Amino acid sequence: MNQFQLKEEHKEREAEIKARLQDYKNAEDQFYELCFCLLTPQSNAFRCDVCIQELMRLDFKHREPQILGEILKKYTRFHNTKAKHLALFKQNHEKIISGLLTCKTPFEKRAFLVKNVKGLGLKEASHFLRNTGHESLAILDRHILKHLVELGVMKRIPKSLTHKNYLKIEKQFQKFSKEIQIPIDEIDLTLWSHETGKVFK
DNA sequence: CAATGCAGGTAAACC
DNA sequence: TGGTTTACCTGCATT
Repeated sequence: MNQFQLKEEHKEREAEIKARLQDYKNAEDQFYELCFCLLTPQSNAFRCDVCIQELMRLDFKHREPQILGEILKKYTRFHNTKAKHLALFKQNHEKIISGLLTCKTPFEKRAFLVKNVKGLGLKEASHFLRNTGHESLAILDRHILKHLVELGVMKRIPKSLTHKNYLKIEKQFQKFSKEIQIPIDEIDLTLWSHETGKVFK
């Protein structure tokens, strides 16, 4: 994937991508969206979405978890630790969601989430914010990092993605985004549709 | 059929 | 103090 291809594919999918991002702005339920982001690490996003649908049917938001681990096991890796993360978030979610409202910038919101939601790191916190209508935060996962190297945004993928590294790469990504005049969230969805053939989450 | 690779990472332990 | 390694965990596609 080079810059030319990126522009072409973005152009091809632009309408669909913008529509999807608009959906995010009309933000469905933030509670379940954050649950989704707690599930996705090292797991298939489509399966996680199905898992969330099941949790919604069970009204997880208002009921005790009980067999939560068993449910997660059907769809994702690390179901035990993720069940703990979900249960903990469920306990505090009102405080978390209202706390978000007191943050002014997406950057502050992300820092707040990383600090207050166990199981949510920089990548998934950015993912959640993108999925609830915020622009300009980079969702740096293995695939995107690979593409950023191909696109010449950076030389190599760092050995370990530390907090410091993450923010540094994010700045380079934002600079690149400005140069080619495509918003980061649209680049992200373009690269993912390139990977999966679909415009999703 | 068995072996291998690989999933949209994060917290905590480890030097 | 801060970068690096390890535990968490398993289904599914590919070879």
